[in-house]
Amino acid sequence: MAATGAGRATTAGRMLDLLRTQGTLSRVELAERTGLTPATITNTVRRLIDAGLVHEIGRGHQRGRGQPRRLLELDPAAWHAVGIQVDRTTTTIVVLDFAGTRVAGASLRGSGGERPETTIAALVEHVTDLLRHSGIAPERVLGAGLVTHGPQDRERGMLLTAQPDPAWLEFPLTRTLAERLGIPVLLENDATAAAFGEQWAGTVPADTFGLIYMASGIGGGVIVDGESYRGRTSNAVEIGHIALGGGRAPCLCGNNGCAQAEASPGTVVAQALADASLAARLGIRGGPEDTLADFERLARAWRTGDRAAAALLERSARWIGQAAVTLVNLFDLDTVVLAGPAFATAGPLYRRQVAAELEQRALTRALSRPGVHLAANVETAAAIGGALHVLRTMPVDVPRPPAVIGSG
Amino acid sequence: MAATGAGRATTAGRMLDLLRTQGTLSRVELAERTGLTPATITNTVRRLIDAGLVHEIGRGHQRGRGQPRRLLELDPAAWHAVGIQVDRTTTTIVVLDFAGTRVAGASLRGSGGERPETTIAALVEHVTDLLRHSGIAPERVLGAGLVTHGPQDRERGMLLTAQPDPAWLEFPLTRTLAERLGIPVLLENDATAAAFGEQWAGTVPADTFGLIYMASGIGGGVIVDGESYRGRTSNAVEIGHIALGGGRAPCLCGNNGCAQAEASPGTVVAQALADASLAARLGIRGGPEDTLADFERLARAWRTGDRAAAALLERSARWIGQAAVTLVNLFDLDTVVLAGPAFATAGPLYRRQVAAELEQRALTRALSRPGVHLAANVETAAAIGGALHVLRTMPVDVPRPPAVIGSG
DNA sequence: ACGTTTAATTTAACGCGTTAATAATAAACA
DNA sequence: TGTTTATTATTAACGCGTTAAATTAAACGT
Repeated sequence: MAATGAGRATTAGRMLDLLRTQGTLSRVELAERTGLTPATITNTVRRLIDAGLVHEIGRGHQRGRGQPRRLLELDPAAWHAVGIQVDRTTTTIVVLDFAGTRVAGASLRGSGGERPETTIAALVEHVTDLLRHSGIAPERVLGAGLVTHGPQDRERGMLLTAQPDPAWLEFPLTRTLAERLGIPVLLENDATAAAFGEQWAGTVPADTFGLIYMASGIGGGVIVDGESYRGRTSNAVEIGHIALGGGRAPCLCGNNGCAQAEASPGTVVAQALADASLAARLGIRGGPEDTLADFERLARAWRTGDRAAAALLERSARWIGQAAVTLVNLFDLDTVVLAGPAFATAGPLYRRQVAAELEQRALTRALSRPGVHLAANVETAAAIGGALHVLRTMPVDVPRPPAVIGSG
Repeated sequence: MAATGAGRATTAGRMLDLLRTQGTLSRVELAERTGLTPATITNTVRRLIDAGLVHEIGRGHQRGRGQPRRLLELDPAAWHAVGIQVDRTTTTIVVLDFAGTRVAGASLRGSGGERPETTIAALVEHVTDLLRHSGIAPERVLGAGLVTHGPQDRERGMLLTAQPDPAWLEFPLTRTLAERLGIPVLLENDATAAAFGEQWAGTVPADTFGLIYMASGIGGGVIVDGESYRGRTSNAVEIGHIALGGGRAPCLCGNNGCAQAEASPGTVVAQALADASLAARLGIRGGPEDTLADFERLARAWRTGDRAAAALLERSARWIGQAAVTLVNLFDLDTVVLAGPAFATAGPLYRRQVAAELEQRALTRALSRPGVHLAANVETAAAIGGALHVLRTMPVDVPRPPAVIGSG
């Protein structure tokens, strides 16, 4: 069971995190879970109550004699946060209140081959609409977490990749979006965000685990003791671009045989198109924005017993399984989570294959049986993780936080 | 350049680390490098001087006007630490004084196929002798760092592997050794220890880097911001057991195609033995304790232009290069260090091959040119790292520390 | 009904870091 | 030689955590 919770290093922040995941807690429970002393809890809770972030909500049911525990709860309306996940094929927006409850959401077309200005304009419109319709005052919005795939400069809020279009490379994404929305914007990696989103959803019974995120690309994230492994430049765990046993397919990164090139939904769909009868039978479209929809068609065909579809998906799943083995062995993990829209229907097939590979090949398989979990919320986990990142890392005890652009 | 230095989390510990790496520093310099305030430095230095760990050694050369900086220095005789690296083919022992200077060392046969009791008896004898001959009082020895290959339970001080003999599995190594030596013993992984040892030697110009350690086994270590990545159970970066492109050789871990099975010195020597003329020409022995000596023969043959030897080593180096690519891409690194006795002579060949692979295939190769360094002290880096671990993590401001067995 | 027991919370004193102000020292200069 | 000035080191006041002791509120036992 997760001991502390992630995010902010400060005492007040850790207490807010705990209240967010646990709903209500008494002061003693906060003391037990943070490892801090009751005295510190008293003082910190007083500050949080004075700041309007927390309130007492009643007394816990009496356990024997003694003064009853007074339960504390976050004030959900204290702040809100927006999570925006942009992928080539889909964009997902969520709005969370301060307690982490999803109060609004939307799903729209992905960035496709657009230029960043176009995508940002659409995002601003949808986010503003969403906030207006939910009746959330703009000055009560703490910030937005922008979640994308691939290498990023989180400090400067830019992508370090020329996909989907060269114009995205080093475009000042978070700065532009922050100016247009009037709130601070943080940048985050899709797999890392999904990892935190899933942990938040309660799917993961551990606070040390790896996550494989599959949308149009394949990403990876590692959480150790509730903190994400970030490496040198926050672009770690690029599991989509490791070469494994005998692949030959050329990858956009310039190498051959990457997991991305061999096993991603785009590749699987391309293989399906090569099989004319299969493509016709399932109505595969093959357009660049149809990848996930086409992949869904294959997954549904697998579920209804289509042999050809099953063969393609299983080949991809074996690759993902091998990537999982490398992930687990190098990062010393025993739990892997599969998340992202690609697993919406095909999830169980991938879960089974990844579990089989891990049980056969993970180094510590004798010491602890590797666990593989399918994300509870494959489609919105990343966007939720982006919003959570904002709730967890931005300063909340000031009336209106300064418009920080970079990350924390 | 490394900003802080690794190890202890406490203020006093960080200051000792800095004095150890820098030799002498004034209070202002300590303040600049730790990021702490001059006031804290004054108070902490006073405590360290009172404890006899640090003393003023003179004044820095005057820079303009103002009060001159008073230089501080560790008292080398305040404590000593022992580093013991045990491998199948070699055992290396070093003694460091409190300033980290090597004051004694020895090299003896490895553990071979012995039972742990036998190895420990030999270690106790050699360590005791070494200390006696160096005139170091036992009560001035802070502890010993025991460095081994493969999975460990650092808390309990046990190996989690049945190599070299099943009796080693869960044998209470550090407890037994601590009792016999009369000093606390910490357990550490060979690659991690070598990483810290090399950083200490000054080879590595970064404080975020990966290290590949090759003795009879292949190990890996990752240092991020001066701290080692440890994962869930301190057994991370098992780079010897990741499967890469198309290997088939069975490995002791139960899988096929591990880097360990395809590229380790043992494998290279076995391949050399299969070539009767090569084996005869170089005098390859082939015994289990001769592996490194045989590997050295191959390396020297390569250096004098032997084609067959070169082919074998280059095949191994390509594997190591691929492992390095995976390491760099997953952990988001741009610097790799090669360490361990296997690189004593063959180092340059491996360095060239690893650099070539990284320049061709590392994901961030466009953003920062990957650097590959050959360890300055391939043979003793791990033992030195083990001793450093003791100096850095054991309490030093008590007259005689309690006999802590576990790790820190 | 009322003192005793138990558990939760609060208060008091202190440790170790901070920032701001002060003291000490030697070069620069009249 | 005495004063000014720049730099280093120290002291003073305070913030946020700690531990130890005190206070509060319910349940138990007679």
